[in-house]
Amino acid sequence: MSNKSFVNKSATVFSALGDMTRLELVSRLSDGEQHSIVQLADGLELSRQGVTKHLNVLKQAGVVSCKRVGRESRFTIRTESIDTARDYLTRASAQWEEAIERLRATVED
Amino acid sequence: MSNKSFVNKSATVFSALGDMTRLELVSRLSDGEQHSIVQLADGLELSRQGVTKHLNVLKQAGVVSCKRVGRESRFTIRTESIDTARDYLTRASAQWEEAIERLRATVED
DNA sequence: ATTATACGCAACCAATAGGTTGCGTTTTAT
DNA sequence: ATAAAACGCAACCTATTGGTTGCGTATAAT
Repeated sequence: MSNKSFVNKSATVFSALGDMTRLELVSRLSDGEQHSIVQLADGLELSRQGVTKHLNVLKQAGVVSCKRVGRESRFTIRTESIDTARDYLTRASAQWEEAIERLRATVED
Repeated sequence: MSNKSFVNKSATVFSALGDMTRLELVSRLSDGEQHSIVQLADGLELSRQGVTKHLNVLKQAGVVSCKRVGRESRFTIRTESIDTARDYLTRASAQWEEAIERLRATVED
């Protein structure tokens, strides 16, 4: 994966996670099971359509996937995207650590 | 830290990182050194004020800090916030792994 | 002393995001 | 056969975002 598309994808995932409601949805989906929209909407102070919109944002970012079963739309979390985002942060952190180390070495010269 | 404020803070950081321009800025700041606004703006197809706005978003989210030196505003990356966000993803991932394991166990019963 | 640099503040604008409501369709339950 | 549940689509609205420009001020360079 090119660095540009890596950054791009990461930004999309971060953006998708950058909302309390969507983080709550991700949390509810973190049990690894499939959930319908009404299930996910239950307890949220938000209309079903509001929840649907958020789920579509997550889907667009690749954070969740969705399949229709009967009259239900069942959503599942997709870990790959989450891992991609975490990798980004890990890389950034590592880069920073290296830099600190280099700076320290310079000072001690 | 309560779970609610943890989620809240995470969402804020994710939101701050959810923009290509800001990710680029974070990347430039990942050398661990201080950078002025003009330095950071160099090469970006964006006005200085545009960059300033983005930096303020990052600052608000705790991703960077800023101190005035002479006529310059020098920005530095703050790893704590990045680590908080990464922790969130790690937790989510772990929770998911556990769930999968549980589901597998159930199936094999 | 004058000029150039680096910045902050504020007004402004278009586009997007987050949310709603209304309505139609398919699937399930009675 | 009817009714209810679960959804998608689309219109609509307001607040926020990402971006601009203009202008003023403090610091640094000449």
